[in-house]
Amino acid sequence: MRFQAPRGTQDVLPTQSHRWRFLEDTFATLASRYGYKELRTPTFEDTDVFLRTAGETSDIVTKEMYTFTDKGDRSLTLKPEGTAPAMRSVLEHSLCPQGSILRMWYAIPIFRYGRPQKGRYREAHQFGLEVVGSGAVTADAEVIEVTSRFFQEVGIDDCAVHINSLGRAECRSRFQEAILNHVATFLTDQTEEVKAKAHKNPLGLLDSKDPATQEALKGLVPILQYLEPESKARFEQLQQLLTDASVPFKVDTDIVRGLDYYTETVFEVLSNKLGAQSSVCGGGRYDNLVKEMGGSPTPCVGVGIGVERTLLVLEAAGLEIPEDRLDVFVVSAAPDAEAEVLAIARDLRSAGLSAMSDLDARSLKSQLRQADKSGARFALILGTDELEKGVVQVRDLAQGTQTEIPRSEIASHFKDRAKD
RNA sequence: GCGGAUGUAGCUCAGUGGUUAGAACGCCUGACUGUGGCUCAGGAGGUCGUGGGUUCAAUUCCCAUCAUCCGCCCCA
Repeated sequence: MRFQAPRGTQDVLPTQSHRWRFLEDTFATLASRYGYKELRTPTFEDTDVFLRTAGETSDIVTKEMYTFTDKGDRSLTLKPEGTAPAMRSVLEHSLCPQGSILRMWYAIPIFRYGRPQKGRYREAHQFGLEVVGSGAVTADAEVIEVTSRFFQEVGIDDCAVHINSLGRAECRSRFQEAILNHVATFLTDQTEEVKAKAHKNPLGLLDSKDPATQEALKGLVPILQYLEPESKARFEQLQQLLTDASVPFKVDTDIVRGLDYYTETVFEVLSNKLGAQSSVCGGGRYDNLVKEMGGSPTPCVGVGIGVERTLLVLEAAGLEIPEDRLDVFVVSAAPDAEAEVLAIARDLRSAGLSAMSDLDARSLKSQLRQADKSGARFALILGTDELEKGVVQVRDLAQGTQTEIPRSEIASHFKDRAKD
């Protein structure tokens, strides 16, 4: 019986982990340049945290949660998304007193039980941003700007943010009614399941991939026409702000988002490189969530960025993420040089360089092969002659050139070389 | 959760109802008695996803199961 990673999960192998680090570092640095601080929350939460917030209609609550009962008979759930736990923490610790504004970022695993395929996993990872306490459009614009810059910095520069507005509750319910009226005749010949779903979440019809559904929706007046004057003004302002910030965007009235808590601004970044999964990130404004969780009404905006999906897009674009190279591989050319080799490697590390040496007392040739494969810039060779003379051979592995330097000058020699 | 495809060495893939299952790449060793990358030679590595069944005989046929991929659904 051979073990394998559970279905829908994956190992990040040593050859791949630098790609993850690159994304994590880029995101963390960027977020902190905008003044966001990191929030770390537990991997699991009381199940109620999600039942109350994601909306009873959403599939993630009804059938995709990893829920279990612990030995104390508590119902717990591996978090399927990051916003609700973040808000739970904000409320629990009063992180955002009335009138203040809180900016946070996080990098978390999320868990959803669904059938895995490319870009969809049972354990996935998400970078998130949340701005708590501001109802200003500038907050919406800021979150979108950071998101867009993240993709740019990571090397994906051809992505436009698709934005839409869902308005406030009143206009949304009028729009939902309009959708149902529009597709009423179409729905009559549909299965009970389709009908039920349509009534439960009419907005969901908009991003349906079913051609017949899309056909039935033809001629529907887009939601933007239903917006109240303030919502409309806000959406226009948002576009102006994004334009001012040189953030490429596209108004896309099919963006509806899957979670129930969104209001006003919603957005996604889409990619055609992900097969059936088109969205790399999704976010928007959720002004009612905190109140629904029992806090005082607090306007918020946030975004979740799919790490695996971002990686897939990078890969599809053929973007290579450079890996840290080893500086020096220290080679022993004589059995009695081994202790010295270890000492030299240690000195190099103390001087801030990366250094490795052979572990198995293999041949000189083998050690140089290892040096070559390690990607090291230099091999440092120490044999009988060198021991006697108190020197080492410094071999530039890319150029094949070799020079001799005194032992005492090793650290300073490489300090200078390492700079270029 | 539904439909379809796939599963043979570390990787990418050939192949066959029947004595020891192959290739390229990768890996190790050597040619090169103190020197990597190229070349050449040799070597290691596979219970042919797992479990059943059919058969004198199965990696090959059948069933189940697990996993991956594609579409639906859902979304990151």
